[in-house]
Amino acid sequence: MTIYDELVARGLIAQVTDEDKIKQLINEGKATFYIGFDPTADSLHVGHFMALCLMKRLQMAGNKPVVLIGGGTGYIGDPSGRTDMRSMMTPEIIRHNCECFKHQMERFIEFGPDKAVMVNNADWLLKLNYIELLREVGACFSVNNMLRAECYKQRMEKGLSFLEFNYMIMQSYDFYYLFQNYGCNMQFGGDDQWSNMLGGTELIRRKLGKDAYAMTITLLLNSEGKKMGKTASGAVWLDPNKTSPFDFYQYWRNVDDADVLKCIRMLTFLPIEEIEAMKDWEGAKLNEAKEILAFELTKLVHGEEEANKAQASAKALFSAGDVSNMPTVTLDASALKDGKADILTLLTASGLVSSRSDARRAVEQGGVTVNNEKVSDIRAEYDEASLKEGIVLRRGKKNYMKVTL
RNA sequence: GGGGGAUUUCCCGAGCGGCCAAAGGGGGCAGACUGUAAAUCUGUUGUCACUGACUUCGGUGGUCCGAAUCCACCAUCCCCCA
Repeated sequence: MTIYDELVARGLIAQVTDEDKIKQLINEGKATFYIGFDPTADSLHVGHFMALCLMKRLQMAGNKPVVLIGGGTGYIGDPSGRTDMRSMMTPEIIRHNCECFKHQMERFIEFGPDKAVMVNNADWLLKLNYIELLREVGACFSVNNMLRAECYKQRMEKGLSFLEFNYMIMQSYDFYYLFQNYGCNMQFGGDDQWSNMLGGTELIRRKLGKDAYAMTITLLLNSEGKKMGKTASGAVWLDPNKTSPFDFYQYWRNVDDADVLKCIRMLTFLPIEEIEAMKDWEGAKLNEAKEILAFELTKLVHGEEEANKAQASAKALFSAGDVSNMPTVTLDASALKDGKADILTLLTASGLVSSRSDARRAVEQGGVTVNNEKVSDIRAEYDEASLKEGIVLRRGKKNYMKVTL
């Protein structure tokens, strides 16, 4: 199976500019391609992870990846698919985020001569001269066409600043620059980047009379059409300090039935045949697929050791009720009153609830368990001795935290 | 530059000068049912010293016994005209 066919089989390809040409290029390992990452946070998330996987797949097929960090475009903010303006980031934050990205990416992609290259568009974008740029590049863009572009559609309702309107031009310029300086002939990106990417191929054609190609990756949506990798409290991060390996594992362990196969196909490196064999799994069997998904992903992101640990904790917790290997918080002695701490204090300290009111509600509704026994009295207290041993708090079915002194 | 409209709790969205911690929906959380799934039903969803108190309705001042509701100024956004 060729790499292109594999990408199709995994459902990763959303749109392409010239299918035959792209097929040929990447199958033969002749593509030098880039994917841009804007430093909008201090950690990569699942969306980025998909792109990195794609890079890896293509790299394994002999193509050359260029990772572009948007240290320059970060100053503008991509309006694509957004209904509101991004908050402006300070140069310090942008630089800091770039560093974090770089650090995390090195785990997935091999950099070096003849391997992958990492570039930062701040290096060329920040020194552009406005008038010069307008004459050189601006003349190649039709505002009429830009306004029709999908990526601005949502913003036509709510308002779009000139700053953000220029994002497409900057991204196009990136492609143009990389085409000339790195021989980069292809761009990949999320499906929401399509118009921006076309801007680039168009610019290259107009300025240089040459062809460049673009391909987008299917956005990972759940069965309800929402972006995956988001929880109520925010994104699922790849940084273990922001999303622990255990939580990361649990996120995938808990995906809907309808989404498991899609996730395995798109996110893991398991052979296609193996995945196809899971197609008929149902009921409890399908539940196993979730375990596989969670394990494989945790392994990719956090390493095999962490994946094993996360899986062991999860199994112990949910199947055996074993609590030896679970997230723990240490209580400060000052939280005790007369050598005792009440349940509301413990819950709040554990982070399982957002406030004492929240804790009170949780207890009153019978959602709280201490050492596997339901607590219904909001005045329940625990003394120093039992705290020293460590007590296990549970909120709802899946949220555990051990509290010790 | 001129004219009109908007800004409400996580989101959308109702809101009469007192009966507003603020309708309704979505989402979240919890309970029942389950497969650590979905669907469904129920409860809950500002904070705290919780049958009471306190702080919220873009910002700042003001009117009033009393303001999310009225006035003034500021900010942001939308629409129409130039």
